[in-house]
Formats: sequence, structure tokens, C-alpha cells
Amino acid sequence: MNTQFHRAIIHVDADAFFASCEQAMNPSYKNKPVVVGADRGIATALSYEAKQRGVRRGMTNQEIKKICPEAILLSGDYEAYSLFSKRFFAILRRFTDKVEEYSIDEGFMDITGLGNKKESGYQNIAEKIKQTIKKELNITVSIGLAPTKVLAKLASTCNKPNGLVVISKKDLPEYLRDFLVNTIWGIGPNTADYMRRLGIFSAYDFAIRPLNYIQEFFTKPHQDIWQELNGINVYSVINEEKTTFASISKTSTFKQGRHEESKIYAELIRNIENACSKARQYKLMAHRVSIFLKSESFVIQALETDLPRASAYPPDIIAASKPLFTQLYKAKNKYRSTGVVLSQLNEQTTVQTNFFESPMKLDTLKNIYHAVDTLTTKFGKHIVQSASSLKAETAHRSILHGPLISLGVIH
DNA sequence: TCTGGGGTCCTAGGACCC
DNA sequence: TCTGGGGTCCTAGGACCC
Repeated sequence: MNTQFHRAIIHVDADAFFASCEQAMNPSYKNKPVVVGADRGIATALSYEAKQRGVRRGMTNQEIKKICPEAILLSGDYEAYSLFSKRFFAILRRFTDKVEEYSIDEGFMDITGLGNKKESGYQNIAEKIKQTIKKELNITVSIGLAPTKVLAKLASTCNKPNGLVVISKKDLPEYLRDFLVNTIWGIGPNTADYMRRLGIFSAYDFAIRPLNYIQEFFTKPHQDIWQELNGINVYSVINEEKTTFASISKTSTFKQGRHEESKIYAELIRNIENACSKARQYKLMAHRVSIFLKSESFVIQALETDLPRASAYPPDIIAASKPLFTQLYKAKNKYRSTGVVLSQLNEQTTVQTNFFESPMKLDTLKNIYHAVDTLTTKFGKHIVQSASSLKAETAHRSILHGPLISLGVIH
């Protein structure tokens, strides 16, 4: 019992990451309300100083100026953030190779057995990580140290910013009394509602329910979370580098619900072009495509289909999507948004020619889109558009700059 | 947070087959 | 032709995350 082996999992979460990167790059922004998102017109990331002054995500530039005239509004520099992120993970990897890049600004580490294998030893490692990141990147992180990922994630959130919180197995389940169920990683608003109806309000209430109760009222994902909350390891730290995507999607939302078929279809095609472009950028080809429409009441309907051959070229995807669209679209409905998902992605190899089509057509496709990609890299997104997506209303911004070339191809 | 965009994973139930 | 049962595969959609 007392020699029982448990894991030491760390969750590292950078504090207000985008805003902190800006402050690290430009010391005059330190201790000031920094807001990232000026390029999109709404706040996407906020420094703690901005949060304290009441600025919230999603606020428009004007609203921010009203509440906080001294706010520093910045456009996002995502390349810089991604460099910070790379250095952040490189630092984590100095401590162990069991590092999972969970998102641009968050990682898990499995440090079981490192140091003197005592809790104080693990805590020292966590401290060292914080110090190193502060020293080398000049940003702060919050760290949770616990026997499981779910607990580590909970711990890292409860003393932000610049926190270090340890949850050890002997503190369980009492430690969980202060956490509402919706603060648990993996429990969203729907499940939280369901739990409340069962009389489960805190993470503690959930954790102390007996196993047979959990099995009766919950499905596997929540059973797993229950185990993790009780200190039993279910999720392991996945240290393989994430190199590919399971899917690539593009969606766009209308300012108001719309019903005109041509407008909605044009928007869908624009999304397809963007999704294909991203796929080609990563040298991926899709075997499956799914399209969806979201109604005014936020109900999503989707249909998917297999492609006759793997492709990252709009004409192929459009040809496969068109019947799906026809099936989904109802003239009497108004739609809020539309989108496409490319899935079953494989690395681009030589394009398989289907028995019935001439290799000529495929070569033409390849050549055209190679040219499109080259132009796009050189002159920016949307410089080339297919004729059929010109009706897409969210393309206005690029029309201002003038789409120089319009593709009247194939579909 | 009355709802932006990009992802991942799971499940209920239909289709199909024996 | 209908009835029954059970298994597998697939898809539409739900839920959640950052």
C-alpha cells in the first residue's frame, strides 16, 4: 500500500500566452494592458493587466478603448508566438523526453522517477521549470503537479498566474471539494447540467460516487475522468511529436442568417478552396470530405462522402460535395454558417489516376494548383480565387485589395 | 459570454448480413 | 413473405477542448 507506485504528472500552462509574448518582445509593454487581436477587430488574447481593467475576450476595439483608453492594441504575430512555443517545449524537453505538446501554450510532462523520486523532488523540478522559462523566455507559467493528467490540469488552473500547485494522492478526494464539476477538464456545460440533475455539484461529489454508480450513469469518457480524479492513471503523456492532422476544416459565419442558395454555396466553395490550400501546404490529400450547414438556431447538419481518389484540389472536392450540399440545403431555412472538413488524410504521394480519367486532366489540375500555391506564397491569400467563389460575401476584404487572378477552371 | 474558428473523440442507431 | 435475433460496419451528430 505505502510502496504503491504512482506517476508524477506535470501540466505547464503559459499565462496569457500571446499577450505575454508581446510583453517579452517589447519590454515597454510590461505591466500594461496589452490586447492582441487588433487585426481582427476583436480581442483574442489579453494580458492580466487588461483583464483587471475589465477588458474581455471578444470585445471590439471601440469597446476596449472606452473601458480602458490606455490599452495597447496589437495585431497578432502568430509566427513569433509559434517560435516562443517551440522554445517553451524545448525547455520542457531538457527535463524529460516525455513531453506532450497539448496546445501552443500548454504541455504535459511525465516526470515519474526523476530526481529523488520524492514529492519534494518533483516539486523542485517544477520550480526549476518555472525559473528556466522565466529566465530564458521572460514569460511566466502556471504548473500543476499531480498523479494524473486531469488532476494536474486542475492544479495548474487554481493559482494563476505564476502558480505552482501540488495535488498529492493522500489529499484525495478532499482536495476536490472546492471545484465545481464544470471546471474539470473534459466536463463541459452539457455534462455539468446532467451531473447537477444527479445531485453532483463539485468534483468531490463526483469522485466519491461508487464505481457501480458511475458505470450505470456515465459513459466511458466520464468513467475515465472519474478514475483520474481518484488518482488512477488512465491518460498517459503522449510524447510523439504531432506531425499530421486527422482532419482539416474551414468554416465561416454570416453576419446574419441567410437563405440564398448561391451565396451559401459560394461561401462553401471558398471554404473548400482554403481547406485544400492548407492540405497542400502540409502535403496532405484527403480521402473523405464532409460539409455542414449551421442553421439560425445553431443546429448543425453534416453529410460526408468518400472521394473517388485522394485529392487536395478544389474541383475534386467540389464535385463530391455538390450532391451533399443539394441534399442538405433547404430553401426555407436560414443559415448561420457553413463549412467543410477534409479527413482520412494521407501524405501526398503520386496522385492515383482513376481508370476512367485521362492523366492529362490530373496533370492540368496539379499544374494549375502548383501555380496557385506559388502565387499565394508570394502575394498572399486570396490573390487567386475561383470564379465560383467570387460571390462569397466574406471575401470582400480580399476584393478590396483586388483578386488579381480569377480561375475559371473545370468545375 | 447567447455562440468565432480549428480541432479530436465518442456514441446511438440505421443498414446490411447471416 | 414474414418473423426473430445477433453481429458488424458506418454515419450523423454530440460534446468537448484551446
